[in-house]
Amino acid sequence: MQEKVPPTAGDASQPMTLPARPPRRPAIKIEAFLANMPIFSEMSAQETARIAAGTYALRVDKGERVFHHGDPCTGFHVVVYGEVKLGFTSPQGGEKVVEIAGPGQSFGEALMFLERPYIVSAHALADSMLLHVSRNVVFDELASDPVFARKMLSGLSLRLHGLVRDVEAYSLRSSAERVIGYLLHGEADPFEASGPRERVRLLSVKGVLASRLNMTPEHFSRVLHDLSAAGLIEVEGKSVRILDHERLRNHIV
Amino acid sequence: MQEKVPPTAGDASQPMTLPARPPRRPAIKIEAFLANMPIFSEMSAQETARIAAGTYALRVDKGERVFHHGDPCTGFHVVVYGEVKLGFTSPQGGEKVVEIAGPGQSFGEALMFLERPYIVSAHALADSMLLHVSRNVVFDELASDPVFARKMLSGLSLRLHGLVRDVEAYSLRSSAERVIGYLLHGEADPFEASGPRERVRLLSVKGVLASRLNMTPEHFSRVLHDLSAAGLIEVEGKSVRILDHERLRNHIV
DNA sequence: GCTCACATTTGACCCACGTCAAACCGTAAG
DNA sequence: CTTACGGTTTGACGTGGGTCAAATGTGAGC
Repeated sequence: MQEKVPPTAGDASQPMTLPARPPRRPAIKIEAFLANMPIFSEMSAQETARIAAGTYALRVDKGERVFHHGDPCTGFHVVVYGEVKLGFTSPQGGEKVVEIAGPGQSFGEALMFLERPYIVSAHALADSMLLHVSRNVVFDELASDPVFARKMLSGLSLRLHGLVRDVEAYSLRSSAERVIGYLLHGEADPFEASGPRERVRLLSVKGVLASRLNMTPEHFSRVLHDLSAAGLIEVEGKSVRILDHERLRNHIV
Repeated sequence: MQEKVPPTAGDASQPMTLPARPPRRPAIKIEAFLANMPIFSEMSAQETARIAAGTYALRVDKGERVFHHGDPCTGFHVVVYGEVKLGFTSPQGGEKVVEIAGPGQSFGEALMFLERPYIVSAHALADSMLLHVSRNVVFDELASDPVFARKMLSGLSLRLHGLVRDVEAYSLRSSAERVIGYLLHGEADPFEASGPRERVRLLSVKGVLASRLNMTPEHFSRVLHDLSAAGLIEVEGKSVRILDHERLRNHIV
């Protein structure tokens, strides 16, 4: 069941497994979490408070829908914990995952600025807690805080950039190359050189990841198999160990 | 040759074929053109003037490069007349056109907000005139004009939206469906229901359009052929007449 | 532990599209 | 008018990756 958590409940900082606890002032928690997001950092306490006032927490169980293709957009979402996938479903039953958002990531900002309904649907991949920041409060803040506006612009630009990179990958690279790219850089932006990763933990179900990479689960499985056979990686369940970065990077076919 | 047009030259309103003419005050022209763009409309004359001061005109011949993958981004571009394609080139020689920008359209805004070089290249598809609005002047304006910020956000959101729709089309639809979608809606946003179009004039070269639709020129040609054979359209060179909207829309295969 | 419901893998097969190459334009320069 | 040269079409053929189906994990709940 999807349930709006009233301002007196919810714990943003510690995932699951919490015994009952004396309730605390909750707005604080929301504010604290918001204040940690890059986009809201550097705001005065007053400003954060205003944002928090237009924000509510939202719990969704695994598999549950956050919003649906066609729903009106009343604000954007932030993942506190858990994981959410954004994707299309074709009438013929196919699905295409456009993005997978983990803790700290937000989604749905763009639609706030367009007067139109969602074109993708959002589903929780795990029991999750989200924040919903309403458009009104964002718009108000935008009108008075140019720094916030700039951050919002940067955020959208980054998303746009990522999408363009996806398009490039979809049209110019083979599926094996896309998998390799994912193993080497993950969701991360390859522009920010994070050091070579020894092991990669595949988020969520492989089928979802496959769809994100624009291929079928079957084919994804085979590609992983081939890379293993070539001695480039080692797959143990959801964990992949990268054996030879250099050769992996240059692996064509 | 690419040539920056000094403030005393350039004519924005009339394509090519111009005999020499008594020079006129040119800043006016830039301002006038800018003021007609949705994003700069509603600005005071003073504001437009400030923007225009940071803007220069740019002529590019057909086939010439506007900017290249890896170049730093110093502002965004607007097409006055002509046509520009944005695309990737793979090391193996493949090309993928991401967008085709015609008169009144702008491109490269997103990169202004990211501190990084272009990931796509831009080439003129026809002799064109562009305006280049420098980041500085945009950033200055952003800092003082919330309405402008909102418009910028809307603009980016729209672009993002379009890109997401492209991703959907690339992964969930067959190439024939993509062609049909293009014939029915063109570059236009299907959300804004523009009435049914009787004839479509294919912009520029078919090969470029094919790449934009993520297919080879050969395949594109065949799809067009098939649609003709099915009595849904009629192709005469670059002009396509749509014979049966209803059947075209529902044409599967 | 066992079971049931899913993920994941594997195998056999297929097809939408790409590739390569030749023919066929259209048009601009000579 | 002729040539030359790009774009476009057509044909023959190859293949990456999808589809379908069956076998095999695997983990949450009992």
